[in-house]
Amino acid sequence: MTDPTSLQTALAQAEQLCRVRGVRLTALRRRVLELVLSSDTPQGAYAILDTLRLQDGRAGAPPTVYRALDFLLEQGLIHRLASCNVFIGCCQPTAHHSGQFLICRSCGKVAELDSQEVEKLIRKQAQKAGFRVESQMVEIAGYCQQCQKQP
Amino acid sequence: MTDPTSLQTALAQAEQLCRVRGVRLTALRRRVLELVLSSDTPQGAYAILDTLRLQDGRAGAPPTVYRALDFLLEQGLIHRLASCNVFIGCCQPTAHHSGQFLICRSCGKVAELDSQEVEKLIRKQAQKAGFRVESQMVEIAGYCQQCQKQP
DNA sequence: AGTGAAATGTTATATTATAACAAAACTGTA
DNA sequence: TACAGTTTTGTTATAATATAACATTTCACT
Repeated sequence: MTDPTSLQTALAQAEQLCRVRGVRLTALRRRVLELVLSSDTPQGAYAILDTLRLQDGRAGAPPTVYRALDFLLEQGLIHRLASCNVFIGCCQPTAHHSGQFLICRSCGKVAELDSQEVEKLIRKQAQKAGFRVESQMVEIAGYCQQCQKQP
Repeated sequence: MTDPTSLQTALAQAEQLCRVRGVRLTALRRRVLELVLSSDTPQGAYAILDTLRLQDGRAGAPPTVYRALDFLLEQGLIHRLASCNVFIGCCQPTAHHSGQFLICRSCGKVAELDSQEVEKLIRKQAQKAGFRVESQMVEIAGYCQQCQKQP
């Protein structure tokens, strides 16, 4: 999400969501969300921390950013990619959904797949094995359309 | 994999596989594989390291175990669960396959799902989005059959 | 036995994440 | 407004996971 308009829209939507839920999107949390959303590629916690220190001049330590990230994860405003320890904005924050990610090995950009079909099939197959699914994590590595065209 | 017979079978199969491939399943690598396979629940690298030191009296440092784990991963003899930073033996080491795991939040045991259907559907949906899939990671958290019965 | 390559040992350090407690800011109420 | 309780943030320290770099040993092959 690079363009300023959709960034502002997403932030406004997040504020609305938090208001409705009765939770507080504080300045810090809002700023961390903004940093995650505005980056072209997913960011690690320490990269976010560095930005907070450099761009905002805020004296911060790891808990500062991890706590904000935890809040945003709980509210479904961001996702965490376990395979690379990075955080990415959620494309559909209103509907808590299971994460399905397409991670490009060349440019590092990540897209959400968000296929109901995949989610349902996984649930079905897991149930066949007697397993009760609570959460799904699908991380797909490969090459995005752009990068396939280039050498 | 708790029973000794299938452990021995799996180790023999691993040796056979490495022989065929012209790679060396050294004593250390074999021992690390044995530790991963014989555990009821997946093990972290440092837990494996501790066992090597305590049970084998081997003076080891992190690289000792990480290098062995890297080798075993490359050969498809074990998997890594990114969501919990642990390693687990592979149930089908002959066929390099994408990992699909059912992780029980109660007992910590992990089963492989290994559904071709799921893999194909993911591939299909990703292709629809113009994405070329190189590897898939599916980690499903929930409750296994045993733990659903108990309070 | 000798040589080059692969594996392991060893020390140090990078990266990611959390514990614990103090200080500040916010919320609701008298 | 002032107070009390709660939530959030600041701060220090440390835990947990992973790798870099180079020395030493072991192995495979001649």
